[in-house]
Amino acid sequence: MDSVMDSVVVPASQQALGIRQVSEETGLSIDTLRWYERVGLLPLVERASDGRRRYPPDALRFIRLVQALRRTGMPVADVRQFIELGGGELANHPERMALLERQCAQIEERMVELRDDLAVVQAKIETYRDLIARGLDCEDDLPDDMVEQLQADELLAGTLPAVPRRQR
Amino acid sequence: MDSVMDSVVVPASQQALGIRQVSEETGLSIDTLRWYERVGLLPLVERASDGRRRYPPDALRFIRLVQALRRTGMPVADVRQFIELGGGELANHPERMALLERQCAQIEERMVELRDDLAVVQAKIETYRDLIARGLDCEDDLPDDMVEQLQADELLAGTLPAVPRRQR
DNA sequence: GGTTGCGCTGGAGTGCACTCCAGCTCCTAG
DNA sequence: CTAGGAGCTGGAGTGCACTCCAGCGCAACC
Repeated sequence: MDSVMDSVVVPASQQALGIRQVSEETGLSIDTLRWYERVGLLPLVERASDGRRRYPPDALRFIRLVQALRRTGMPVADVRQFIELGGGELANHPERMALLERQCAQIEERMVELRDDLAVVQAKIETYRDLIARGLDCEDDLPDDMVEQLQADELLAGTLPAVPRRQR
Repeated sequence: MDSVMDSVVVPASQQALGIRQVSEETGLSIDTLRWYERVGLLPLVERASDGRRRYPPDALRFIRLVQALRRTGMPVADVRQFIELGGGELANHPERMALLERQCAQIEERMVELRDDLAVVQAKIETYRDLIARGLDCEDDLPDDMVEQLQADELLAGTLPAVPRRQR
């Protein structure tokens, strides 16, 4: 009985979703979902009899791929191109694959860049840690030339305040 | 003699750079460098007597920090805020450090996201590899239901072409 | 001494990716 | 039967981060 209910009447959670659910599920705004569809990023959205969007579960998986491409820096226009390759059936698979492989390469570059940039920021944090340690230790008895030294440090660390220096 | 020339007359490569050199060095366009300065991202640019920009080597290091922040997703407005904290001297160091630490956390999140998205794209590539292997193997003797099977695969893999299916 | 090249300025323009809106339809609850 | 809520459409608007441009100044070279 249960099984009849579950599998025949309502195939449960596998049913098409409304736009609101998809929005919550994916983190894309409702407006963005509609816009993606308009510009051709989401070809497989169906409609209920009253005109409302129904997203089959497949669409959800598809959206996640689109999100992955977008988040990793592929412009909307390129994503659309990738999707348009769907019309030509089998023949286009190698082309689509090549496109994805190019994207993978870019993601990897991006990761390297990100690692480097992280290192830069962390290095900068270290210099602050130093400056604070040395600066706050003796906060009240800094001789003038120590202050100058700190400024020089900061300068060397690449963070000059917009203050004239070297004069006076 | 050589050493006198090098160290006294021209401290060599350590001298201030023109905007063109900085542009080439950093990859930022000349326009962008000027614009960054206008909006307050580059406080330490000096001018030659004829009004042209001279970038001390410190500026170069500073620009690299700015680039790291920008590339890792910090909005220009936030970078400016960070820089404006420079005016207040020592007292602001903890705040600046905190700002950078927040940014670090975000970078790490971004890296995780990137890794996940890469996995999604790679998974998709795998499905294409499969489809191609199976599809191209028997390109000419595909029975109709095999074609259907491939389309279903593609659907499952999340890449439905904008073609009516299931009907007929 | 003209002209060529590089740089300067303030302001306008561009491209991208959404985001918002007015006015409509449909459905449901009271 | 009406009021409210969710969704729909086409089109306009927004925010960000540059990018381009006209008109000018200076310096060097021919």
